[in-house]
Amino acid sequence: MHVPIQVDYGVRALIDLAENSLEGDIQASDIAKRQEIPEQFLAQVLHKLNKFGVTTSRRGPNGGHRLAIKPSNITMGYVMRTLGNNTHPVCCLESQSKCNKSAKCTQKNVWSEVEQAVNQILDSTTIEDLIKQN
Amino acid sequence: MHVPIQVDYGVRALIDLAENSLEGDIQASDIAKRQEIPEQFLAQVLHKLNKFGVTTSRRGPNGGHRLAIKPSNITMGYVMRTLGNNTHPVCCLESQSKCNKSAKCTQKNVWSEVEQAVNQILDSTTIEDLIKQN
DNA sequence: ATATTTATGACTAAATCAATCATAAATACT
DNA sequence: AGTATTTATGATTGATTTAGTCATAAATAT
Repeated sequence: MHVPIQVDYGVRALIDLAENSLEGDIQASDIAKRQEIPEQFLAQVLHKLNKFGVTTSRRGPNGGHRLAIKPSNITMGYVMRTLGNNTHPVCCLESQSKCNKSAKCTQKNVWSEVEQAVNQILDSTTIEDLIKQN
Repeated sequence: MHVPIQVDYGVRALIDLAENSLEGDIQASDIAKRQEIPEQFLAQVLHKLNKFGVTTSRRGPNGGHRLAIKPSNITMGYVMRTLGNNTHPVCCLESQSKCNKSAKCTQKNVWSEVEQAVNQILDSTTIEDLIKQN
């Protein structure tokens, strides 16, 4: 159990974007400063969010990033799947073939339950929820 | 999200012990063979389980391991906390001081929810449940 | 005594995670 | 056109964690 720092950075960046969205495109460097995230690393994170349709970006002077979806439609689950590396608690949940002992895997069900419970929570929590609860 | 292999090994070893408990103490080498687990590594796992009161052991010829608790009282949660390294999804749930930005941590609640949901499942699933569901 | 088995810390190897570097591509402005 | 600015993107590095081995000590049965 460990949430990759990319997910943390990504969520913070999205909240930052949501809170500053009035001012048009926001530059990665500004987010990095405000959120104390290494700038280049954040660039990667934002790029991923971009590729997965959560944000849009514009290059060049006064370019930057903005949300492509409203905060109430961005779920933690989606961010997790976009930025996390391994969403599955055990590898046999990725594909049957990766199971050590597929013949008699007594644990698969529990871990599957766990995964579903986690997804249920993350998929029903949005960036807006995070902002509002503050 | 990733379940350490030690937990997998530990659970398999406990099930193995439960299923062979009639025959008195069971040697690590036998479990290792049956479950295809590196023997020395399993020794460490069993030792941890021993220290945490899940199993007992006897050294010397015909020594070995056996359960100290009946399978219906060994929860996955306990095994996880005994053998897993980091039970917390994010470090700020370990201690307040480890939070990057404790002033305004918008994520803490979700991750706390996630942790509780996981624990709820793991604490209500026993080794016996795993055996029976087979 | 000796052989067998667990106990336990030190060490090594591999994998993953976090971060940096370097350079390309797009765009705004003069 | 040319330059500065900003994102795009793959390669590389460094640190940390995870998995596993090695070596040796301690206990116990025969």
